[in-house]
Amino acid sequence: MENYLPAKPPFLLPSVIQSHGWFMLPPFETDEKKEILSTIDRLKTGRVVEYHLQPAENGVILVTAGNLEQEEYEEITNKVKWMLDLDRDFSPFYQRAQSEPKLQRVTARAQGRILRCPSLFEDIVKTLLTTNTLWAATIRMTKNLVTLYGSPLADNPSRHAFPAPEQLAVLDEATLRADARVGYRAPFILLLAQAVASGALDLEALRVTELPTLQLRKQLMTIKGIGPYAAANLLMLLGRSDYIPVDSWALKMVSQEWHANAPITPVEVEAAFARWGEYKGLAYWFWDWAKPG
DNA sequence: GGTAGACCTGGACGC
DNA sequence: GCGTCCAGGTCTACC
Repeated sequence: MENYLPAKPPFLLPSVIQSHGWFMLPPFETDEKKEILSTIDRLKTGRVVEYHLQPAENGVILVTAGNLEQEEYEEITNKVKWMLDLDRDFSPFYQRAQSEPKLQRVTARAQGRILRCPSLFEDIVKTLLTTNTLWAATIRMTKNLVTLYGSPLADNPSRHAFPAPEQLAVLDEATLRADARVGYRAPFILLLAQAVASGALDLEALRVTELPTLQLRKQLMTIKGIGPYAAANLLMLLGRSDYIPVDSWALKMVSQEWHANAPITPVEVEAAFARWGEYKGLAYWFWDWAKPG
C-alpha cells in the first residue's frame, strides 16, 4: 500500500534522512543514495511491521506491506508525521538564516527537520548510547539491543524492531552489560525502561508538553545518564533548539571557527550562537563548518 | 557552582 | 599476541 503524506514546504526527504547519524542506527535502513528510509516497528497491537518512506514533491510516500488494520495504519501514519516533522513551519528560521553566509544553503536544501525515531523511548536510548563513546561503538551497541531484544519481523525473523520498554525492563544489568556490551550505561537503560514500562515516566507527555524549554531540559536531566549534552540533543529532537548539544566535536569546530583552535568550554560554544536565540541549536546544527584542520 | 576521579569499551599503538 | 593509552559524557563526592 502506498500513500502520499504532504509536508509543510519546503521539504526534501534526503535532507531529513541525512540531518544526523540516526539513519545509520538500526532498525533504520536507507538505500545507497540515502534517499529512501526504512524502519521496522512494533505497533501497539504487538504486530511488527516494516515501512518505507520514499521522496515525493513536498512530501513523502509511505509504503507498507500486508493487510494492516485501520488503527495500525493510522499509528504508522502518525509516527511518520512525527519522525519527519512534516507539519512544522521552518520559515522563521529560513528568514533569519538569509542574512548569514554560513547558513545560505539551508533553505535550498530544506534543512531544519531532524530525523526522529518512531518513539521518544527509542530516541532517548539511542542518545544514551551516543554518550561517552565513539560513533562506531554507538552503532554496535544499538545493533546488539535490536538484535538481542527487539521483536522479529514476521516474514524475516533475522530482522528486528527496536526493543519496547517492557522488553528491556525485564532484563538485568549483568545481562545487558555482558550481551549488549553497553557498559556502565546498562543501569541507565534499565531504569529508563522500567520507568516507562511501569507508567511512572510518561514520555508521550514530553512530546507534546508546553513546558518552557528550561523546565523541559531539567525534566530530561532527571533521567539517569542524561546530562547537558544528551538533554540538548533530545531537546533538538523535540523541536526545541534553545540549547546546543556540546560534545567534543562541537568544542573542536567552534574553537577552530572563532578561537584559533585554543581550548574552549561549552560556555564559549553557547556564546558563539547566542544571537540565534530560540534557533541556536538549528544554526549550530546546520552551520557550514570549515573542514576540520 | 566548580572540579576530580571513576565508569566502560574498543581502537590505536608500541613492543 | 599482549599490554598500555586514549577518546568519549555523566555520575558522585567533595570543596
